[in-house]
Amino acid sequence: MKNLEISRIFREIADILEIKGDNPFRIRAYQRAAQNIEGLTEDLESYAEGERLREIPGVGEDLANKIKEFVQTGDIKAYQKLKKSLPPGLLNLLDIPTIGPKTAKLLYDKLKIKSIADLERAIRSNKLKGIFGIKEKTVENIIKGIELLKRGKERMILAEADSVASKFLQALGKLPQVKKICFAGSLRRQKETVRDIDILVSSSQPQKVIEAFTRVRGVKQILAKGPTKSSLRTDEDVQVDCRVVP
DNA sequence: GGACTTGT
DNA sequence: GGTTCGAC
DNA sequence: GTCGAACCGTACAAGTCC
Repeated sequence: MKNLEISRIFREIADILEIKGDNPFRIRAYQRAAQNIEGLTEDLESYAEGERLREIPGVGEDLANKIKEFVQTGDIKAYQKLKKSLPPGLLNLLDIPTIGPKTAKLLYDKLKIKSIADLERAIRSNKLKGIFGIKEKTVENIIKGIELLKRGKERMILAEADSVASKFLQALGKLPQVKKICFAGSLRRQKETVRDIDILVSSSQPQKVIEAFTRVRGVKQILAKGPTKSSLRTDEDVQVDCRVVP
């Protein structure tokens, strides 16, 4: 089921276009398509097979092609290109309540702020005040927003963790060297919220498993990579740890 | 008071 | 970017 | 059928800045 992935990508494209000040109607088009795709009960892949993508409200020739591209190749070139046109991390600013595209762009243009870490540094060194449109009150709100975000981001609800976890399960499960694979930690215990995902793999060739693990689609950053252990961060900002045992 | 941004 | 609608 | 133009979800509250 690629539906959620694609709608996420479309939303992200909309965010990027918004920061870049693109045509508002174009932005809305992506948002609308994303929303309609989310509500779909049927798999996009079957829409694609039957050439029925355009039956989806808000999906025309262009978006249909992008969906088709994703279904076939697992990626969308135009999306990658668009993503590269912006510093990685800048989009994360939008996750902060009170910061929308305008403010994100402002911070980037005026202060070269391109990540939440940058923003925190700027706040600490009092660089934020004095920028056009930002005074003490706004700075306070941003600080509160960051705190809120961090509290919420540290833990995610089980359902989210599950969907990320299943991607890895699927990817690693395909490997012939894998004998057994299971989850550990809070995900296994089915706690209401989890901080990260722990995967335990049994294999005679740990290196191969680690290799595959770090190459799963949607990996943003590799935090550690050793012969039998590795941990990484996904595009959804979820940390995933993997241990391989004989 | 008016303009603007975010969020619903 | 999508959709509608009239002209051709 | 297809080409191009015009239009596209509306309305609003709240907060901040000027």
